[in-house]
Amino acid sequence: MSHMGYCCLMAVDRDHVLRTAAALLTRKSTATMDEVARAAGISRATLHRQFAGRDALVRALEALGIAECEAALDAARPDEGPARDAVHRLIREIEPAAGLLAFLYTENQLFEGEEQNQGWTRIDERIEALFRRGQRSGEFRIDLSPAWLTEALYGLMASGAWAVGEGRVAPKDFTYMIVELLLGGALRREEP
Amino acid sequence: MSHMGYCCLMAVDRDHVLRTAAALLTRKSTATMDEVARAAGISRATLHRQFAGRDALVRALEALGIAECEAALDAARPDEGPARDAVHRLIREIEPAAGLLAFLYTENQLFEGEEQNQGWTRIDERIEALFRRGQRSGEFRIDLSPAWLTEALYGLMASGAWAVGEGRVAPKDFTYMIVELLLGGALRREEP
DNA sequence: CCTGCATGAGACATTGATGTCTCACATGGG
DNA sequence: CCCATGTGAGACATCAATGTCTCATGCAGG
Repeated sequence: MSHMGYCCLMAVDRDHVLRTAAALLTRKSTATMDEVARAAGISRATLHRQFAGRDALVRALEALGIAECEAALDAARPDEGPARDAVHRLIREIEPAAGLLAFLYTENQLFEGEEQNQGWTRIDERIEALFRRGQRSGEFRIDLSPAWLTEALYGLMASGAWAVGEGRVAPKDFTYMIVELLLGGALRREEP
Repeated sequence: MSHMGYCCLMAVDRDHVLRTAAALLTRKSTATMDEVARAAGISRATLHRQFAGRDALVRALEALGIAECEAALDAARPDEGPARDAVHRLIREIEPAAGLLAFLYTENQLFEGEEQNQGWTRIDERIEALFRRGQRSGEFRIDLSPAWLTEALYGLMASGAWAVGEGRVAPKDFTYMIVELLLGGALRREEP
C-alpha cells in the first residue's frame, strides 16, 4: 500500500529539508523560499507542499530547535553530578544544533506573544534550574542570576556558531571555548 | 543665508531619526520604513529625503555604531592600566550603544564582502589588542584566543541588550553582569 | 503495460514594501 | 506682507516574494 511509503518518504525528506533550511537560514536569514528550496535540492512547489509558506517553515524550524534542545537537555542529565560537568555536557550535546539555535535566537523576536514560546519557556526553566542547582551547591557564584547565565549561554552559543561559520574559530574548539568562558571567564587563575 | 540653517537642522533631525530608528529596529528588525518614520515623528517622505531608502538608513546606522564604538574605545583608554580595568571601562562606555550594536551584530551578515566592514575590522583589532595585552601581562588566560574573547564580548553585549529589553535583567546590572561573566565566569572562586 | 502519485517547471495573481511624484500647508526670513 | 523652503499627506508605479494553479514527466507498484 502506498500510505506507508508516503509517510516515511515525506518524513525523511522533511527532515532533510529542515536541516538544509536551517543551515542556509543561519548564514542568510533573509533567504527566499526559492533559495531554500534549491538549497534542499527540491522545487519551490514541493517545498510549498511540505510547508505551507515561510511562516510554517520557520515554525517547523522552531519546533525542531525546541526538540533538539530538549533532547540535548535529556542527554546531558542536568541533575546528575557536579553542575559544572552538567553544563559541560549540555553544551557538548547542544553543539550540533548551535547554528539552528543561533538563527532562532535572532528570529524569535518576531514571535512576540505567541504560543510556541512555551516550549522555550520550559527549556529556559530547565537550564535556569541547572544554574540554580550549581548556586545552591556552592559551585557557581550567586551574584549572577540564573536568568542571566541562561541568556549568556544562548548568546555565547550564537556567537560561537557565528564565529565558526565565519572561520574565526576552529569548529573543534567550539565547546571548549564556550564552556571555559562561561564557567571560568577570561581571567587567569592561580589554582585550576 | 539659508544654507547654515539647512545644515544644522538636518544634522540634529538626522541624529534624532537615527536614534529612534536604532531603538525601534533593535526591537523589531523588520520594521517598515513607514514604522521607522512614525516612530521618529516624521513622515515617510521626510524620512526618504534624509535617507534614500532602507539600505542607506541601515548604512547610516552602521556608521553610527562604528563611530560610537570608536568613541567608546577612545574613552575607555584600552592601553592604560590593568587590562581587566580597561575591559570594564570599555563595556561601561559602550553600554549606551548596546542596543544599536546588538541590532547591527545580527544584521551584519547582510553586508558580506562590503567595504564598510573595514570599520568593524579596525574595532575588532583594537579590542583584540586589548585582550592580547591582558594575555601578555598575565592577567588573561592564553587558551582563549583574543578573537574568541572579542566575539564573546559582542555576543554577551547583544544578549545583555536583549535581556534588558525583555525585562529579564535590570538595566542597572547590565555592565556588571557582562564584565563579571566575561572576566570572572560563572564558577565560584575562593580568592576574589 | 498501465495507472496512480509525487515531483519539477512554469504561469499567474496577490500582497506588501518601496521609490517617486505632486500638492497643500505652515513657518520663518526678507 | 510675500516668498521660499521644509514638511505631511497621499496617489501611483514598481518590484520582489509569495501563494496558487496547471500540466508534463518520471517512477514505482499492480
